[in-house]
Amino acid sequence: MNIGDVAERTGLPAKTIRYYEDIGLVTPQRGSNGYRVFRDTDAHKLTFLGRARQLGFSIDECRDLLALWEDRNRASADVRAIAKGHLDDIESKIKGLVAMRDTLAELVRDCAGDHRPDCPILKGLEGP
Amino acid sequence: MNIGDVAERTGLPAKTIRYYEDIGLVTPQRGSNGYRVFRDTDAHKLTFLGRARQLGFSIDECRDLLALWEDRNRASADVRAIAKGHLDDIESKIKGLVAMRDTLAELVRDCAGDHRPDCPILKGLEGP
DNA sequence: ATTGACCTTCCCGTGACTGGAACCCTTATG
DNA sequence: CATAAGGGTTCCAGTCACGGGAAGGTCAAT
Repeated sequence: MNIGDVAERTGLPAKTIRYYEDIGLVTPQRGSNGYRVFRDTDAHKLTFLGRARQLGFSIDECRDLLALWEDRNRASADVRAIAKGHLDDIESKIKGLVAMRDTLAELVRDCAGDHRPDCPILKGLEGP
Repeated sequence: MNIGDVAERTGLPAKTIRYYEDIGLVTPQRGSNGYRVFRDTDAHKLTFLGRARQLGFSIDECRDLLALWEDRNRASADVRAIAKGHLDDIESKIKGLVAMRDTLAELVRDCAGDHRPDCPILKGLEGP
């Protein structure tokens, strides 16, 4: 498989796949013409990476998950620890965003949004 | 006021304040020794910027908000449009994160997290 | 032989800072 | 008066995970 084929199969842009090779996440072989040659295992790895990235795992977390995925003697506790850590990150991000949204929604709600200059949003940004 | 004073008053790191000057958000004067000299209006601007950034507005949005803030003839509709656009962004970010969290929480819930290699999280990342 | 679709490497840019190096200014102290 | 601490200054590089685009090599079909 060339990079275009694997890009289509995995849904990842070719650029991303090259980047993943750069940082050592996949190691495709090379054909005599210099083209990357991907085997099925490479495609599977990339699918795995794509899904992990979709779930918001960082590249470093993906690297660790990938290592565990390929380790038949792994302990599921190690996988779970990474996922749980990331889950906590997401939760706190959500909390931050919800707080932002609530504050902002209140300001937007109170703003007339007409031709007049008087604006509670700007007032809210001035100070507490 | 020197940069340290205004940093303390606004809660922004000095580095950030210098950066804001670099990109033209504030234009403090300079003393004979080359030090930045901040007036009260500068400090107020920076407080405004800090709060806008806390609410997740981008630097470009902050620039626009600042211009409106300083324009006595502004229409509150313009402010509201920016805020509403940003609010929508936040909402969709929250939605994305909540979807991530739900998927991930399910995987974490189903994972035993013990010494055995069997792991629903890795299985979930393999494919649908 | 030439097109057009692939592929390659390389370098720069993103957003909003942060860290660090190397150096200057001010004030307090021995 | 020398010095040390604690400000300040500029500039450069790095972050994260790619994306855009240039310059050029390769392949299949016409």
